[in-house]
Amino acid sequence: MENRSSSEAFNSSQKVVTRFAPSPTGFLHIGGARTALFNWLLARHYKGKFLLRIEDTDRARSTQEAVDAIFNGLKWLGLDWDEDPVFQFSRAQHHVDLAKNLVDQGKAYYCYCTPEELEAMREDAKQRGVSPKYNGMWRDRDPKTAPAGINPVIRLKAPLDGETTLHDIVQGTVIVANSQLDDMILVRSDGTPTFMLSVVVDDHDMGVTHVVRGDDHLTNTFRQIQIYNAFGWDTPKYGHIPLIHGPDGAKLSKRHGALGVEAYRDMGFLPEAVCNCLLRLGWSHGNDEIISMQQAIEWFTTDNLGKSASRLDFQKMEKLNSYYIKNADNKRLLGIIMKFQKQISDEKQQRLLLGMNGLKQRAKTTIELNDMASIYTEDYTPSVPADKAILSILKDIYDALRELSDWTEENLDHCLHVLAANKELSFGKIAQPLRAVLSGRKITPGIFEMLFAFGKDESLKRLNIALGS
RNA sequence: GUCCCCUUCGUCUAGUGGUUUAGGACAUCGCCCUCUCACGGCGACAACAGGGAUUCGAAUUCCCUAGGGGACGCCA
Repeated sequence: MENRSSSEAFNSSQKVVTRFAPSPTGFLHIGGARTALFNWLLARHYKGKFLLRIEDTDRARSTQEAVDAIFNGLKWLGLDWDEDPVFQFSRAQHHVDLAKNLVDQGKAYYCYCTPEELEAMREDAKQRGVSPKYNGMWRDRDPKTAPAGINPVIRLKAPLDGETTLHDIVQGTVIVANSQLDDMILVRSDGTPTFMLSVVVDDHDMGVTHVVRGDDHLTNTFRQIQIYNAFGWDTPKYGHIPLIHGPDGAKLSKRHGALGVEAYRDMGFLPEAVCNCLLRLGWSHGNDEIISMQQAIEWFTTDNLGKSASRLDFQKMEKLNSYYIKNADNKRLLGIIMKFQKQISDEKQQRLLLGMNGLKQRAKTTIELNDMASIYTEDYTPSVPADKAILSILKDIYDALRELSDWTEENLDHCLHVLAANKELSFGKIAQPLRAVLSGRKITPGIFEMLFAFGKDESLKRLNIALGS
C-alpha cells in the first residue's frame, strides 16, 4: 500500500503549490531546469501555483548575476512563476526567531563545540565504522558551563531512537533509523540560519504543498521532517527525482552538459526542444516523444516519473530541435537569424522569408539555420566557369528563364525540366551548375525554391555574370 | 566507512504476473524518394546485471550478490 503514492498525493481539494528554489551561486543548469520544469508542469496541470524562491543565505557565494541568469533562463524556457520571488536571506531573522522559540520549548539547544572538536568527533566515528555525526555533547549540558568567548550554534534536539518515515511520491516509502541522524545545526554561530531550517520555514510559510527536487536531497528530507515535527507542522508531499548524469554516466560536470540554459540557446537550441528533451528525461507518457508544452501540462503527473538516473543525449536533443525548427513560424526564425547577423536589408529579409521553408528543414540548430541563411543574405558574385559545356548549359538556362513570365516554383520546375528533356540531359546536369551560380555552394535548398526566393532579376543577374557578360 | 536510492537495446524509455517471438524514439547500417544536402518512407541491428526463491506461469513479487549513484558541512 505504501508504494508509489502517485496521484493519491493530489486527490485532496487542497490547491497545489509547488516551488523552484535554486541557490544563486551559478547559472541555471540543465538539472535545475528540469526540476523547475517538473514543478511548473505540476502546478499548471493542477491549476495551482508555481513559486520561485532564491536561496541566497550563503552570502559569500550568492551573486546578482546568478539571480539574473536564473530569471532569464526560466523566462527563456517559458517557465513563468506566480507571485514575486522570495529571497530567502530577507527572511533570516524570522528563521532565527523561530529557532529560538524551539530552544525555549526545549526542542533545540545551544552547542558550544568548536570546529576542531567536531572534526575529531567525525574522525572518531569513522574509525569506529559508524555514521559520522555530532555526538550530542551539549544536548543536555547546562549552558552555564559554556566556555567563555564562544558563540554557540543552535542545534535541533532530534529524536535519539525510533525511525523517520518518508512517503515519497517517486521513491516510495523510505525509512531511516533516527540513530543515523544527528542534532543538525539550525542557526550558525554567526547568527544566520542554515539551509535546513530556512527551507522548512519558507516552504511552510509559502504554503508549498508539493516539493519535487533532485534525489541528492533525499537524505536531507529526513532531517527536514524532524524540523517540521519540532514545529508541529505538516510536511509537504515530497518527490525525489534521480539526477541527470553526463554522457559517461558520472555526475554532470561543466565539460558535458552542466551548462547554463543560455548556453543551449547559444548552441542553437530552441527552448521548446530543450523542454521536450528534459521532459523525457525521467518522465514518459507511453511511447510519445514529441510533446508540446500544452500537451505536457495536460499529461504531466508524478505517476510516470522514473526512479533511475538518466543521461543527457545531445543527438536526441538535436533531433528534437530539428523537428521544432522545421515546424517553427518563419517570421520567428527570421527574428532568430537577425540576432546572429548584424543587418539584413528589407529585400534580403524578404528573400529569407521566401526561402525559409527550404532552410528550416535542413537545420538541426539555429546556428546551422543561420549558416545556410547566408545563401540569401550574402552578395555572392559567381565566377565564369572554365568548362565550355557548362557554360553552354548556363546559356541555355539563361535563355529559358528569361522567357519565363510567371516566376513561380511550379513554372520554374516545368521550364527547367523541359529544357533538360530537350537537351537530353539528366536534370542534375542542369541543377548542379545552376546551384553553383546562384549560391556558390554544392549543398543548398532545392533549386526552384532558390530561384523563386532570389526572384527573376537577381537570378538572371547572377547567371549573366557567370556567362561573362 | 555508515546510511539511502537505482539497474530493460549504445542512449532515453514502454512494460505494474499470462495479450510479449520484450514495443517506441535517438544513434548506427541498408534500401526507397531525389536537382545536391537534408526531410520523409521502409527495413535491419540491438536489452530485461547475475544468482536463488514464490508461482501452473516473472522484465514484472521477495531475498542475496555485483555494479552505478547520492548523502553523511556552522554549502545549498
